[in-house]
Amino acid sequence: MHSDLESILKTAGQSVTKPRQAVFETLSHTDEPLKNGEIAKRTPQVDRASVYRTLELFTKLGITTTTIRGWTPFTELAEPFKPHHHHMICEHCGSVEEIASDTLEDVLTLIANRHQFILKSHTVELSGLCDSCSKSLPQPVAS
Amino acid sequence: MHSDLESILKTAGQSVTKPRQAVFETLSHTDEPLKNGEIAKRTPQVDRASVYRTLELFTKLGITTTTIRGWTPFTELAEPFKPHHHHMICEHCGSVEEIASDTLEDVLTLIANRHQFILKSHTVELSGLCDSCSKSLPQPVAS
DNA sequence: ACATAAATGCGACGTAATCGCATTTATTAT
DNA sequence: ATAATAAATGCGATTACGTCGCATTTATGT
Repeated sequence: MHSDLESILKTAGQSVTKPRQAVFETLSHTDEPLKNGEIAKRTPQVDRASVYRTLELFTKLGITTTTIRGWTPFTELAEPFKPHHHHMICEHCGSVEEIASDTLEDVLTLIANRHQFILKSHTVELSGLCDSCSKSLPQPVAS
Repeated sequence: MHSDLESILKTAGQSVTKPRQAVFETLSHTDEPLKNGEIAKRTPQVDRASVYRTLELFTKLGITTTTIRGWTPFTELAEPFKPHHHHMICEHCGSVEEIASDTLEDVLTLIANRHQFILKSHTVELSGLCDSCSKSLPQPVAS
């Protein structure tokens, strides 16, 4: 199996180029999803248009996944570079916790099967209050 | 319990204004998620900036939910105006199927609980091939 | 090393989204 | 009802986002 960028690109019949490696590097250097623009900023040696084209390719190849927060897309590495996971985002402090659950995955597979749907990918985002914020915040007043 | 826009806004200490009602009307008149810009176009009597501010408020109050497709955010009414659901999107024909599953909801609640996380909202998006597309498309060649 | 196809950088463009501020509107108390 | 005041809107300007066509550069396979 391929497990590095080069083999994935080659397997897909795509060229291994410096810009693509640079974007990949940028993504590797962080553990949080980044705004697309932020990825571009952190990869100044690569033109913005190329960053977008690369990100589009990466997503198509499953190298990255994109999720939304507010109205802004955030992109991060996907499997096999990061274990499969989803996000739990605190509305108050903005912290992002990664979650993984086989049960969850099973349920999603089941739902897809039930609809004759061939599941290629999926995203799950939970939003609420993290442990510490829920403790430090005053309770909502019941009237 | 409140079940209409007016009571939700009032309960939240927000003003009931014509622009907000207009945006809400626009959202009510469709059953598919719309691009934010499209919502603005369909609500020409309201300034674009106000549409965005309204959408931001609506999302904070849980009146609407926003999901991403490609890199573009789509917004639609949430509960109680639409029954709680998620999306299954065909990569090939772009069709959107709504899905709902108590089991799925239970699993998400469990995961949140396990992390002491107070779950306020969540999104789930499945991507792949719908039944008809998977039948009409040629099978990928195994090499 | 060379030919060729593919990807990049660049510049320009159209759209999306945000901001500050004067004006208008909704709300609350009188 | 009406007036006071706090909030939301519209407007114009501005910034950021994302896309496109095309000349140039780079990777690839022979």
